[in-house]
Amino acid sequence: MSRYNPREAEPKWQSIWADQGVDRAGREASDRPKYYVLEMFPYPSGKIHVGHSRNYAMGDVVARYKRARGFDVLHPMGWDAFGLPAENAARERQVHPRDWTLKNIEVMRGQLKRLGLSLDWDREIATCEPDYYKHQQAIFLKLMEKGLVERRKAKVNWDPVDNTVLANEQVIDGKGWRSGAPVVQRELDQWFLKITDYADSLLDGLETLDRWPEKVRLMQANWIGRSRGAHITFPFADPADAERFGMPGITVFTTRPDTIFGASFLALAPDHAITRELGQDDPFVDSFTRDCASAGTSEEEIEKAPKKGVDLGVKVLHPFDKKWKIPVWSANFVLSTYGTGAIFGSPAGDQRDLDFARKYDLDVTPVVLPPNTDAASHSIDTEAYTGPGTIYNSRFLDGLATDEAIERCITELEKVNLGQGATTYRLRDWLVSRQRYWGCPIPVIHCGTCGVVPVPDTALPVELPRDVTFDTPGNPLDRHEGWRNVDCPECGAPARRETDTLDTFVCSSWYFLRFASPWPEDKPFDADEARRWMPVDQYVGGIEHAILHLLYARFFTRAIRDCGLIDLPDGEPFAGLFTQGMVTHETYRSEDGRWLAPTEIEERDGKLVEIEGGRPVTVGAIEKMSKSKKNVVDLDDFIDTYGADAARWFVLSDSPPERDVEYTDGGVDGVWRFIQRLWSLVDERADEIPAPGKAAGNAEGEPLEIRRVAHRAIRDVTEAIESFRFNTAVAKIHDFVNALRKFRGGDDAGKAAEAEALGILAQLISPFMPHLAEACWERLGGDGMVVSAGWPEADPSLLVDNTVTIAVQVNGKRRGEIELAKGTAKDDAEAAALADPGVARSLEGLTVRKVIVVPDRIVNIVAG
RNA sequence: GCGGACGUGGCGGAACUGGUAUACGCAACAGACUUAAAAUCUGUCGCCCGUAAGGGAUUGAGGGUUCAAAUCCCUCCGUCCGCACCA
Repeated sequence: MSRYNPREAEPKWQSIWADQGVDRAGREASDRPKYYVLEMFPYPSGKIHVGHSRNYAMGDVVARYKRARGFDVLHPMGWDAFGLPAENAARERQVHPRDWTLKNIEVMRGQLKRLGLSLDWDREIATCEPDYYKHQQAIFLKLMEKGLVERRKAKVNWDPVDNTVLANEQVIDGKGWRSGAPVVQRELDQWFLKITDYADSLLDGLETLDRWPEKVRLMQANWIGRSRGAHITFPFADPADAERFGMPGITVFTTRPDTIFGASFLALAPDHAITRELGQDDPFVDSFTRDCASAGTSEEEIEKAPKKGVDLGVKVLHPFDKKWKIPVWSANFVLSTYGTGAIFGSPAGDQRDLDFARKYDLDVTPVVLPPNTDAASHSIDTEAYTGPGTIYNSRFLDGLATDEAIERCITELEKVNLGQGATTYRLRDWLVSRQRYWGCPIPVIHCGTCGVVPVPDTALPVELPRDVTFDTPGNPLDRHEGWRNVDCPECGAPARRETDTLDTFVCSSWYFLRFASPWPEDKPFDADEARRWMPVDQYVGGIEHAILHLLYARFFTRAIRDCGLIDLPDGEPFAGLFTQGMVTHETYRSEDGRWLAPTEIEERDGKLVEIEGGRPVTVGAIEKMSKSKKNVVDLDDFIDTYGADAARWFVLSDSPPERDVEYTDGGVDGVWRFIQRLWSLVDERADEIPAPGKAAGNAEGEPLEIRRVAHRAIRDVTEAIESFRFNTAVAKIHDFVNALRKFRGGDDAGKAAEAEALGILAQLISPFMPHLAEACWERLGGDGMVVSAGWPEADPSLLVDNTVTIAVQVNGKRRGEIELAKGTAKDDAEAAALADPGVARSLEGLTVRKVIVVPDRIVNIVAG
């Protein structure tokens, strides 16, 4: 008996697969159906650890399984290669970002290859290469032509540590997502992509994504945040105000126009144009505005911040009553970035308005009567009623239900030309400017006479200059005179290049299209090829991308479609999405609080100590494997010891794929034992039995039980893979191996059944442990390689049992077990159940009232 | 505050459409082999009572629907995730 040695076997099979090109996707359409499986491509940050491998292992199971089932599978890999860490590395270690990135790519590519992933490496792309980003620049210019790009002054989130602008999505709790530094507000000229033009499409499209997790769809829907309501204009009471502010009145957004007769004040955002204008003359208003601007933006501070405001002294008129004057305030809880930056306060129906009204002693008139209350007894004290009801105290709206009143109010507003139905969104346009070197240059030129001029197609790509320095903060492109100074492509006068680069999320918003056709040099992709492969059938990645990346990619795909680059009617890039859990590991700290890697500690006399120095180690929380906590297990180290199959099998075992799985040494030992047990099972019997496929089990007579076991395993493992439950697939394979280990085929029929079962085993493990599967297949004498042996079909006749064991309950408690022929009639089952001695005993002294028989399932006797 | 998910042995978890709860793995324990250890193999293994046969309670807590509930409904408790004054 030999041991299985992955160190020899794995490289051998990897080179055979590579030589035969088994992982390559078809270059042309064939009669095989297509299947596009994609894992979110990695940022080349250094090395891959066991935690990263889970994502790829899952994608590879799907890829190998689908290929075995006869699909033409596209399973590509590339590098999300632009980004800040490369610049940080440049600053810290005096290496060029490009050199640092390319070196990481090389290391990580080697690691992915060692994992035995069935990737089509012919299609590898790196987003930092000009042959990728030049197409991105061309797409950007197309979006510009299409009116989807805007340059405008905007108050932006400025990260003072990273010295760059952040998108709203990248500000978490008022801090930069990467640096963790408090974000400050600055006003700058910025580039935006008009994702808001697609708000409805992106929201409505979610409903068609039935193979996406409900959670992700919900998060995106909330992020887009569509609200239907109305815009209402309150005319200025004093015509001089209309003149002064250059508008007839103040327009607000509301979702509750039905409460219009409860209006007791208007409130403007502290940075609303009118507030700011008034602040210029009124020091009191001005100081209020400043106070609000400097208030904290963290979750806690917002929650605790009391409502406060200032009376602006301006009055407006109620849209339905020219004699009704309403005071205009500015209030700290009104956001300038949502709706029109102004609201009308209807305190009885909104808690914030009520808090505000009580504080400043403004009118509170209830206008919505909750169901089953009467007007005389209903009053509002400190709690607003925000639910639906019957409108009262509201003139022509009296007696209407909330929904009817909303409609009616809008109709009336339209008649007097002071409002109309409106929809607003929480979603903001996508700010894509980054004041960074290591990104895709925005391909425009600023000319004193011609303004913003797109770089002509023929001059693409706008390549990043190599000779830059990182010794001073800020954007090196800004300081690079030779690169920055150019002639205007239109008038030829001296002009300057745009020095902002694109947010790296742009790079990852279309890479899946390039994968489908990475060869054209003159266009981003071949439209027919992209159409053939798209959409991605199965996308696999982390939940942390639920909003940013997935929303941007959905938008970008629609925008590309609308530029006529691809015929993809619904614009959805990812038909199926799976968000996998992370690999976690214990964390360790030294006496003085340093994080320690698992390789830096060992157990001595039952206590964990530092290997160097022997000082005690404290065990901390179990957390997601990450470099910063040092709780990572290097993939190369792991493969050196246990092999790639062990890594793949481990990360797929035990926990459901969407949940986290904890890395433990015990679990890894178990995997190693299982691999050796499985191999010795095959190795011990291979010489005694026929080759798989050479004997189809025992065709005559009653099939052996082991055949039933094998075919049930086919059914169960297939179902588990199809439904992304890899942990139960692993458990079913364990069951199958345990059964096989107890079985020895004595006669020819038995040996034939054993050969069949072992062949099936090799096929079933092949998506999970492809190297071991090949080794087993070869040892068994199978034809060719298991990778081309297809997927086994379960024989339906072997899936049905002739007898079933069913439970007998008395009053819902299990009292016995009976064995019956499958399909036994209800009467016979009842008789058999009553005849069971255990059942009879528990029925003593009772009268049988009713017997429920669920055929082949259960018998329940009701007695009393 | 709003929205969502989840809660099953010492641990990770399994359980089809309501139909024998605890599959599979880890850990633990006992034994075999061995000078010994490791490795390997065999067996035991959720809880309570019992030597055993057997019995009892049990899927966060409480209630309900049902012949039958981990699964459906209600209330509560707890954990996790997303959003954040969104008018």
